[in-house]
Amino acid sequence: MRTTVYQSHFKGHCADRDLADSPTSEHQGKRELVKMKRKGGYENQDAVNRGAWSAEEDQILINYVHLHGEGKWGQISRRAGLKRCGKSCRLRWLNYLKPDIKRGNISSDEEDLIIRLHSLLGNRWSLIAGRLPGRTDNEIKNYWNTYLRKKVEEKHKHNNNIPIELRIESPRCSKNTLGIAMDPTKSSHPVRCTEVMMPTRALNDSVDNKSLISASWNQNPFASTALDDHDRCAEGFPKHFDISDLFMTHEDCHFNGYACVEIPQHFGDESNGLNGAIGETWYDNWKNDDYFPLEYDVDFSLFS
DNA sequence: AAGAGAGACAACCGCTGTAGA
DNA sequence: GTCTACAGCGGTTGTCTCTCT
Repeated sequence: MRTTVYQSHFKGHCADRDLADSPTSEHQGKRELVKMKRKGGYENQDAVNRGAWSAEEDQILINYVHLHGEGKWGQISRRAGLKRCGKSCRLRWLNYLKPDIKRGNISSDEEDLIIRLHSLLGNRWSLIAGRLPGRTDNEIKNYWNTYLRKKVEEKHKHNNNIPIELRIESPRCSKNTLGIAMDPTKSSHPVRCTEVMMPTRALNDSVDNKSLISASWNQNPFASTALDDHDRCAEGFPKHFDISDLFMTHEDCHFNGYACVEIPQHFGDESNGLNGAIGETWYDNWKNDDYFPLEYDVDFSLFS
């Protein structure tokens, strides 16, 4: 992995488009307030350096953190004479200067872990980074966007896997959108996941996936577990099972985050028998996977 | 050799959450 | 309850480097 410091000069954007045309003094005041807030307290943004950091700036920041510790980033310009906004300082320290940051290529083990965590957590890069010591969320995000995503998509295309659908609830969804299937990997917002729905092979064909799932929920929103729901599966309905079965070690825990797992297509083959495959082979293997031992897996308190 | 396009990644932006006044 | 400052997050952008034609 390269560690070149590029000489970049960012143009910046009109961050206050919504207020830019406001004619009143009230709006003017509000606009200035918003500007101040977004500038991180700088009264004159012209005095703030932007773009790539110089070695000298890095050293000032390092010295400052050694002296005063992390935090209070907004005070750095005043206390250390560094012409950078607080946000920029924080980012530079966390993503580049912090001593425990691991440099070098991401190993295949790390890559594997990122893929697994992403399928579990979605684009929650800070959580993913938290499980990879020395790696930053920015680094993982970049790595995913430039390399891993394509790799995973290519793999999925090749394997023709069937994604499990999720029954989700999100505090940011209005009530009438609750329960509508969505792809959690495309959202950055936390969702509460209460059930996993496993489409059968039939859903891959001409059937409208979402309407079938909605219908299924309406008819039987609290369906029994996958293991005793064989008939409905055979009819082409999604399978239900409580996601807590997958992650929980005790009843008090409630999974409240992302989950997006995939089942190889052959597990959905009617002749193979979805129930048996899930119950006896894949599910057990996945549950006992070294990467997700139950006692080490998701810190559920992070989601609540 | 030169230009175009893709890849890589540092750094930005806007937004949200939270603590304290 | 409201306001303010700040930290943190994920999405996006801009520029440099590499590779291909």
